[in-house]
Amino acid sequence: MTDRQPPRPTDSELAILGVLWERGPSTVRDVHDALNKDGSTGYTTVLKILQIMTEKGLVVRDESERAHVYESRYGEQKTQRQLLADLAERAFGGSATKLVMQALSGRKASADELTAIRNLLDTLEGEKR
Amino acid sequence: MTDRQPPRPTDSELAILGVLWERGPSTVRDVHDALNKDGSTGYTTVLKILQIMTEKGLVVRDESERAHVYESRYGEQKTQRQLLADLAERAFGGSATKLVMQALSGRKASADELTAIRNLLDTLEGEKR
DNA sequence: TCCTCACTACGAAACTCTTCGTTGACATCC
DNA sequence: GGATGTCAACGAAGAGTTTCGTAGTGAGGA
Repeated sequence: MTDRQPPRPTDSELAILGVLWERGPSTVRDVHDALNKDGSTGYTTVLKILQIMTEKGLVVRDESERAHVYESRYGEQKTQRQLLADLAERAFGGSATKLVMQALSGRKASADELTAIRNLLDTLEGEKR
Repeated sequence: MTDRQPPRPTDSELAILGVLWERGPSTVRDVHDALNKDGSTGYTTVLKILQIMTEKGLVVRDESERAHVYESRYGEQKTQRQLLADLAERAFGGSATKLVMQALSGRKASADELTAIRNLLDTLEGEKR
């Protein structure tokens, strides 16, 4: 085994990953400040979660400076696909297509959005043939 | 407040819900037998989780018989949409469209599946105009 | 009647997640 | 040099999840 599957991030971890994806490599203070615009989380809470995420391998830490710099180890899209595959497995009997169709019908998308999805479909079909 | 939002089911709970959706109202033994085809979970474990789910309101219990009969309180599709909306909120910045597009591009769908999705898109656009 | 079996209920143990108070290290400023 | 402020690390508390052993209860058979 060379590289294990990354663990599924928890809610708090996902919130932090969102900040890291948006800002790029950040210190604990950066993340904390970004999160506190919305909710309220203590500084040490953010620090603790980042430490746990480091142990889990969800983020990598640069300790060369006094204020450690954290960076997401996996890209946003890769993580999102992982979460989708996971949800498809757990709640849709493993069928990603069912997931897509449910997501589509459960939501009122604007015409623009539908067009964007249709274009993506065209691209996918083009590749296939 | 008339009816609160149902809580997000955990992994074990989702596995049990899957059985209930497939079989319809079932006893603990039914669920346990169905689950033990794959993994291995103790009978009392399934019972306990069903009790917790009853407290949470995820399932309803018919106690008129000695072997209580459990039934999912929310339909499969409703639960799936809830989970999708939740994931969109937590990991896709609230954009269900982004979720759909990521799910589509992250997966090799068959031509049939793509066609089905395209038909669904047609239906949705038809409704809109 | 008594025994046995199936079933529910109770509660404990192990684990994870989330939160935060406290501590100690280090740098900067007066 | 000492006070102040920032930072990572540690540990603990509380909630939720998952698991299962044990106890109690009722039904049906010997």
